[in-house]
Amino acid sequence: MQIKDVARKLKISPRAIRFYEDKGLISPSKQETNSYRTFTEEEIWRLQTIISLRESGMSVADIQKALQETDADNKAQLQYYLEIQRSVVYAQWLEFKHIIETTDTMINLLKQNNSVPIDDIFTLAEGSKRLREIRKNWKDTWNFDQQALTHDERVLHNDDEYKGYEEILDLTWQWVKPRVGEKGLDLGTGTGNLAHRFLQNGIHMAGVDQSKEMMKQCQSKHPQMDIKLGNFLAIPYMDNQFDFIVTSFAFHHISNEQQPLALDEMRRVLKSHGRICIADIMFETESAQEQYMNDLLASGRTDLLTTMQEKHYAICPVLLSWFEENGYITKHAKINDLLYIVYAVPIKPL
DNA sequence: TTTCTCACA
DNA sequence: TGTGAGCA
Repeated sequence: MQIKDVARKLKISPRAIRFYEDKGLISPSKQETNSYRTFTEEEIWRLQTIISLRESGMSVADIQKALQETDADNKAQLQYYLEIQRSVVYAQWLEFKHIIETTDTMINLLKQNNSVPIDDIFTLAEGSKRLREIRKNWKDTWNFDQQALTHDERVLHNDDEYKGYEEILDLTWQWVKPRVGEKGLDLGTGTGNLAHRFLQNGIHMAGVDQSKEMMKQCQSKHPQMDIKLGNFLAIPYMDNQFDFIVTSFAFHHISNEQQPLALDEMRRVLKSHGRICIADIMFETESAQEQYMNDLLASGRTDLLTTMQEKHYAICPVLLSWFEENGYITKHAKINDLLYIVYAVPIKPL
């Protein structure tokens, strides 16, 4: 296939295809006589993946790294590509859903007032801001160096950061206490240690993680689990799917401003009675967090300090008030210096 | 038609 | 991170 046909098929410019070649993402063979590029089916498939990754906000440099990784591991390649594609489509779906909702409200406002107030136009702008947030976050998500880093950290279970790890996972199980037949979701499931508590009691569990290595390990440990590649801000499931969501040591991967967006996303995939349980390191106030960091510095624990500084720990009261403002009743406990568990159940309409 | 390079945002 | 113009 020649470049123009490929470009038409993929709906991009021939110029862009040459650009990707220049950046080393593809290397189509060239005819000896005229040095025209010819593209095989495989190369078109690869290009399609590149385009999807670009749309998700991943930089060209990161795409190159990603493709190198998958090239080395051919068997998992197809599945991984498809996982990425699905994540992208889910994000786009959310995007459309949101645009439709805002348009609807604007139509209703027009019917009532015959004019659209400035405030509502502002709300629309906020909506597109949310989309940018999602994209921006995805860029971080696909940073492979960072993935490797979290991988190592999580394997070291008994570090200071993971003090009380087993205890809080058990507690999460006890608090949520699902009935047989209920469906749960573990966000940032990692190797599935939290999900395991539920699976061994016969509860159907789904999991989401942003790392394919984690997914691979988790799937081999728990073959019955439904694991998808995805992100807190674009959970790759349809609406109203789950009876409960649990998450441990993962909520801190998204920034404090994005955390309410993540909670909105959780509510979207939950059934109306769906409950949420978050186990993670948190602080009582921002100054308490600063104090803790300062103490670490003073006691020479710079290693722990640097890993903790990369995270976005929630302020527990802020989290609790979000739940209360959004119609939940909450229960929480402090396990040790750092570790909190927060459980939220929606108040049922009478 | 396609390739390549240069300039531009 | 791409896009167009002009050339061969």
